[in-house]
Amino acid sequence: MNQPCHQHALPRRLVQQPLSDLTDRLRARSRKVTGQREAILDVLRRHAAPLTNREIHAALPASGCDLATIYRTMHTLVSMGLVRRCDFGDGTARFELATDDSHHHHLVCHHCGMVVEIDQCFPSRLERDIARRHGFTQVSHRLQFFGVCPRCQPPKATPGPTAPGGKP
Amino acid sequence: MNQPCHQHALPRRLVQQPLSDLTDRLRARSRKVTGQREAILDVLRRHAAPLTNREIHAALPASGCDLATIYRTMHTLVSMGLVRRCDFGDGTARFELATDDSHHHHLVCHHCGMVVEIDQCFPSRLERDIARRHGFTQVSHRLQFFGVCPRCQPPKATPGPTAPGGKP
DNA sequence: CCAGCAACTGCAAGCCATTTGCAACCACGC
DNA sequence: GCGTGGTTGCAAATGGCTTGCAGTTGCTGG
Repeated sequence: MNQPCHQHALPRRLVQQPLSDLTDRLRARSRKVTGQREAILDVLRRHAAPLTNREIHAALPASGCDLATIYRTMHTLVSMGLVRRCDFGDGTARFELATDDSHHHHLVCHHCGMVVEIDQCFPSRLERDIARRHGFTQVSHRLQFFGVCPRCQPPKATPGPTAPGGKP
Repeated sequence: MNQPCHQHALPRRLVQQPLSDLTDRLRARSRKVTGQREAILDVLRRHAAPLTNREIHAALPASGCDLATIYRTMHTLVSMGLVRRCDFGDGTARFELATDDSHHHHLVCHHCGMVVEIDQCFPSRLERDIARRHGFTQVSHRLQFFGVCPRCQPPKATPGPTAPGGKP
């Protein structure tokens, strides 16, 4: 991933849950609704693609809040289920608002980092199958796709920009 | 993942390619076959589950080699296709010998870190479908499963040991 | 068998994401 | 309004990984 160009390709499911809904969920768990948290949630609400903590920090209005606070806040929000953590394998966590219905995965451009939401999912029948076969419980999965997006594809021939390997 | 108990649950596909086969592949690409590299490859040959660089370092015979060398070597081996890199989402890369036929994923115990190889795979038809629909090329995927292994499951009731969330 | 060089290695310093200790703060229930 | 426990900013620390540099060593060509 080189230049983080357009971060979202799709208009995508609107995450326009009012800020107040989000903060209410904080209060309901006896967590305080601070200006910093509101600002962070608001940034997440306005972005389609998952953001890194650093990106959130940069997107915060002037004198936003300390990076350490963002890290701590994301932990809190993830553990409360308000936010979902994504891992694109580049050693930096990304976060997006977790709406109720929003089980999905991501397709990430190796070259520019553009992210597309993918609704297709690993068949849950197979997942149950795997759990049973190995005696595991509480089985979940993580799935992500990588490729080269249309605007990063070479005009004609020549091998792709980066693209390390074939199928994982 | 707490205590890295038994690292492998399955005997699994035998990775018993003789060391010489591996080193030959190095030489064939004008990379040098050093004692350090042989030792590293040998460690990988003897382990079923993916190892972190630190684990490889620890598994090396006395006066093995510098950690930095292991990092550099793993890069080389991965780029040569001799080794495959795995990501269990804990911020530490793991590596396993890449045999020719070995497309597979992993099922990891949240609690003890035990790893089971999974042959089931995301249907490639769906993958092609996704690529076409979004105009991406060179699409690949990464898939991993998490759960609680049999020996980490509580005797009867009581919620599981760790286990953050349900389906991703 | 030897020379020569590029590939390697060890060491130490450095980078970057993330975490943490601590004292000052402040949201919120009473 | 007050008290208190959850929060925050700051700075230092941690941990995985990378890198510059100088010394070493496979391996090839002679």
